[in-house]
Amino acid sequence: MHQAYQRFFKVISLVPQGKVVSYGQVADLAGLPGRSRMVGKALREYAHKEQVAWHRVVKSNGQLAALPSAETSSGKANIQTVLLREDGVAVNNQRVKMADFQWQPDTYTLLHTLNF
DNA sequence: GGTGTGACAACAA
DNA sequence: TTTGTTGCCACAC
Repeated sequence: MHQAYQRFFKVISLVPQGKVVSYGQVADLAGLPGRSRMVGKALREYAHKEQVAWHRVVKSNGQLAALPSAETSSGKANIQTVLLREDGVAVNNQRVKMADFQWQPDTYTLLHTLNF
């Protein structure tokens, strides 16, 4: 798998339950600013093979991403909604309030856990 | 090497 | 707030 993907997953693994991150934020923390679309690709391809909390990754505006075949009770967005609510994150029509739930990594984590 | 396509983001209107 | 545009970059074709 691509080197960058490993980093993405490591970053995502640090997101605590009850918080979310945006694609761009993951890319930034992984040392690849501006590469948000690559994060989406990484999840699309490996989220089901890795132990990643993919549901904690949303768009920068708080909207749930993965909306293909959405609206339907089997859409990924709905699955994500359920998983997020289990985490204790409020989801109102496909969107979470970033001001309240966006993860703000602490400096210690950045310096000692994300040793890239 | 050109072109189109993304589980995106920033910005303008 | 929603919609368009443009920037991004890896990956097919």
